[in-house]
Amino acid sequence: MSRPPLARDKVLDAFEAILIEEGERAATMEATARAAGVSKGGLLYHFGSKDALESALLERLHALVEDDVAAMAASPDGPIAYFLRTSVMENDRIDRAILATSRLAQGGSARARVALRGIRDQWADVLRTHTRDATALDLVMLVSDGLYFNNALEGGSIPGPVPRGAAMDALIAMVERAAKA
Amino acid sequence: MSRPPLARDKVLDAFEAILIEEGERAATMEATARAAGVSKGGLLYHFGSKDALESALLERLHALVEDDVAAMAASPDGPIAYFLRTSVMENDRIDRAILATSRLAQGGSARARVALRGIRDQWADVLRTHTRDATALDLVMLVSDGLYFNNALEGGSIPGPVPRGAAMDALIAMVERAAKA
DNA sequence: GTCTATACTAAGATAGAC
DNA sequence: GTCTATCTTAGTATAGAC
Repeated sequence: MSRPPLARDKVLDAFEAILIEEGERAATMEATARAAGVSKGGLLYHFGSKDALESALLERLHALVEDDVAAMAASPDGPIAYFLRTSVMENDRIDRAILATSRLAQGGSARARVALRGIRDQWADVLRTHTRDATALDLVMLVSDGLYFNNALEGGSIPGPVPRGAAMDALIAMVERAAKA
Repeated sequence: MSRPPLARDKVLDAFEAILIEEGERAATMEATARAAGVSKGGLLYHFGSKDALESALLERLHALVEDDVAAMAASPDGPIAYFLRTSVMENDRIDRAILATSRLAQGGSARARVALRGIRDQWADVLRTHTRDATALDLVMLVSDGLYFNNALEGGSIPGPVPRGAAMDALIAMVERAAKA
């Protein structure tokens, strides 16, 4: 792996940002190029098609998830707490990648949908041994999905009805009481 | 209220179906007209703009939600069980309307986003007196959001990782144990 | 490696025939 | 009330200059 070309990443960041803040419809090649400060032609040098742009976003997501799954498995306060706590959008890199991908999925991209499903399965695999039974695993996964869903509805940084701070701590405690192995 | 014009409803059903099955991107005026068996011009007689089409969908949703909220409040096995059970997509009219609206929301429609947020608030208002505390209400709402999120990721009828049948009964029991007032 | 210019396609919308 | 024809705008993509 050589050091990554900067312009490429800048374009990818811009694409991600537009997906998150303005939706899939607005994330056109032209808008992405403008936001990244390059021309349409310049963008197309780095990514030969819109499909290639999406593929690059998914690749970046997979790399981030790999790290996250490892961190979750090694978390000191347990995978359930780690998992739920990181399910509220903190606007860090993995959250943004997931949010952007779910915009693509909702926009109709089958590949994005499959990617999200696969990531969910990876998380579930880690949590399985830490939850009481299949029902408890369902509970934890669905609460996490719910947190992501609410984040996805909001623009990305607008505060929604998602519990934060002490409310989030209380929720985690309630879920752990019900689900922990 | 006079009897509803049939062609109008047929167009609205087609729009909804395309949103659900193919995503927001695919739900164009032309595709909607084709699916409804009318011409582009014919569609535009009923709905003067794409905006008008979306408005009609939201209006229909609001009417369906009004009925649903009443049914939830009057449900014999309690609002929590009713709420969670009806959060799994059964492909009935309200589920389809919500799913289509969430496609629009993810596509960038601020109006659709506000509508979904408002509906969520209506449900929460009914559930508030039936849940132990604010944390318990969060739990119930998030599990429901999670169920909808999974339904939204799938095409609408493709079975996802959402619990069904006995697994769903077990989940409802677990949530009620943790959250019921 | 990045830009301009442009071709091609499809979208939303209007006008007016039937 | 529904259709055909057409205008305008915007999206993806190509060719080729710099």
